[in-house]
Amino acid sequence: MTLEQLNAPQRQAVALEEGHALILAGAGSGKTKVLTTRIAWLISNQSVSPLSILAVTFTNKAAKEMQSRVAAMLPIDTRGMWIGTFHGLCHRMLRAHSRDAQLPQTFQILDSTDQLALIKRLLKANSIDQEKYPARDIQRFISSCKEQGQRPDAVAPEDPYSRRLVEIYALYEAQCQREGVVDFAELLLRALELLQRHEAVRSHYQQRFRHILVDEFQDTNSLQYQWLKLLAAGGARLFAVGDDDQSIYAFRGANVGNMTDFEHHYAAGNVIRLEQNYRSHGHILDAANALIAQNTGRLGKNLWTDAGQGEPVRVAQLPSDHAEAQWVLDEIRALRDEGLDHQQMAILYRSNAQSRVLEHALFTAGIAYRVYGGLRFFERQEIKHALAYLRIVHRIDEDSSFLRVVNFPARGIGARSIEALNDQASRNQTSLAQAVAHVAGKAGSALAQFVMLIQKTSQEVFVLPLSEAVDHVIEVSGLRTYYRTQRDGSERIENLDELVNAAKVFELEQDLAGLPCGQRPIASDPESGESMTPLEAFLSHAALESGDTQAQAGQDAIQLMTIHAAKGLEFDAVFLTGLEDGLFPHENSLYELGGLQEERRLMYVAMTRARKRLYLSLAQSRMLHGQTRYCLPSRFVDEVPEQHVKHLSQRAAVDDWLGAAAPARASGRSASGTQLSGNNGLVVGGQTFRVGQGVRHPRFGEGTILGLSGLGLDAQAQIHFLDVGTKTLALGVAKLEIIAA
DNA sequence: CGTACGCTTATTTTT
DNA sequence: TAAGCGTACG
Repeated sequence: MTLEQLNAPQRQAVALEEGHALILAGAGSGKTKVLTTRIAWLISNQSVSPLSILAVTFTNKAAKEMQSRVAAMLPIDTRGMWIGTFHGLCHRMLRAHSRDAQLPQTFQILDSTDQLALIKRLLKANSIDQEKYPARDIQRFISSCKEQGQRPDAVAPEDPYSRRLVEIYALYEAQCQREGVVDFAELLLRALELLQRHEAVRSHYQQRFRHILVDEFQDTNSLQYQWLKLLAAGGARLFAVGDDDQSIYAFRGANVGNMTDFEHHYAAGNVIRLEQNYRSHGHILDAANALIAQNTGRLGKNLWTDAGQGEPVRVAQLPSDHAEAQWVLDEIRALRDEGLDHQQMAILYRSNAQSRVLEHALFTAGIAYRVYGGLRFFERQEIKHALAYLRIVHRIDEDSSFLRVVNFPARGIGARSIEALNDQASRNQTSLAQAVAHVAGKAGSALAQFVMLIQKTSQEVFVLPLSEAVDHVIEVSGLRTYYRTQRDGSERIENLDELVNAAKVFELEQDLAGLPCGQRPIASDPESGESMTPLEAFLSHAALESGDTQAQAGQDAIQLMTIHAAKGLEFDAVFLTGLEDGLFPHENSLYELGGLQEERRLMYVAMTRARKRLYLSLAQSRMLHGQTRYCLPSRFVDEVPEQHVKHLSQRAAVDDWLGAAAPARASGRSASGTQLSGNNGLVVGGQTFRVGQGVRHPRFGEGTILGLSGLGLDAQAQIHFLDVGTKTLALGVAKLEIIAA
């Protein structure tokens, strides 16, 4: 194993001989290369057994990439190695020790949609007011409790409302346990508790894993961090790679504080900074550095490149969202003429809703594009139905799946029957399927027939190989017939066929060829005794790996995505659109603790995606929630130093806009010396309102104008009041007093 | 039992 | 604007 192709800090990180380490890996600094090379180096140069390495990531994509890059470097079979996502690895542990984890051997995984459905069902069954306790809020509450390691009995409710939440949480847990299902957060919490409570299991893994490598450490939540710490408590060495400046997932529980904590308690003296950037040209990098320097409490890092300054960052201001899209289109054509592939261009935006206008422009111009995000394969309705059948065929007591398909396709089992069944089940604390026998109804009832169909199918299917089993279930469930009769069903049929195909691929990948899908094989991991039937393995796979978003055709397509989705990717040219105050930074973020700084990190992530060209664009007016809104430039635009910027003048267009709409007068210059809109004043009744102004309302008190929209009689302002939150007021009606510029 | 209409609401998202 | 949800109707 030679480390010649690495730079000095990379080499130092890869070949670190002792202790824990924190690798601060800037954007484009070769983070994955360091991680994979270290694994290879440990095995080939330090004679570390592949079995004693644990490498953990957040996404399946990252795990796969790591797996294959390690495999390419080493002449050994890497498949037995523990490289995977937090959820995947915890799942693996729980399968191997299901008894100790107090889970049925047949437990299944709920994705967040399933979880939400279960909660709704629970609320209904317990006659809980869904207005007062919305299922979404309950879901968020339960997840965040679990992410902090808290079971219902550990939560100290402070008021009647949260006391009720905790009660619902407890009901939810009981229901999951009854059904033998675990949600995503539960996978992590159970795995942690398994290690905490079972000495033998704990010491087994503590002794087995000598090297624990963590990718994207800044995205870990406290539960994940606890799990890592416990695993490493037996002397394993933690190797954490991350970038605090790219922490953009606080809203889903990620805790950047884990990095500081890790630095203090584990990696003191072993902090290595990877600051050489191999991606972006100088202007782009310096611009990003200057922007992120405005944040406080950073671990500190300054990216540099020897690639030369390259092109300055282009900033353009357009009169409307449509004009912005049109401008992007023009620039795309120009770049294409310069020889760039469409594939190497990305249009980024803060929120998904912004893609519509851009898509429209691209579509009209006949330019191929691909939008990231949206429905994924395993989330499609027909796929979820098929999987639900497979799940109850495997284990009929799983109520969630039972309910999903008991009357789909319709077989005359209505709300009435279901209600009776629910009552019966909760009276006797049984599953719905078990309750069928007791519910008032004859043996030949539709419900009884359904249960018989499932039981019969179970027997038929368990002796078949996986893919044939999947095919058979799709057939006898009536799904295939149903979708054949539907107008829009042909695509769904194709997806169902694709599911059979996915099962076939799974068989090949997992060496399951010829194995009956219901037969528990010899443990695949003899050390831990893990063993799943092919069907169980496939169902888990489907729950943990939601699959790609459907790829639009066209190889050379422009890439459209949110900034979040762009993390980890890179493009020759990046268009960062919608740089308007209130949109980016998003107005909601301003009321969250540390919200603005997180938005700035998001901006940093976005800028550092670009290799050669970076464009920042903003619209002076934008259609938002069905209303035209007038916008000020994002403060982030001003945070990019002038020396790295080239302003693309759109004077004529701006004047047109002023002339045509004339809701306001141009005035003011921005800090950067550019003529920015600054003309956001909206004159109503002699008063000039501007975004950012302080106002007083006789009833709501003091507030700040967040946005202005409409003209004349339709003029409205979104105002955030200190006491009552954000309101939209008609400026012609509301008696507002301007108290500050 | 399925559809049609009206109401509400509106970041970011992986597992 | 437009999607998602719940109720009312055929």
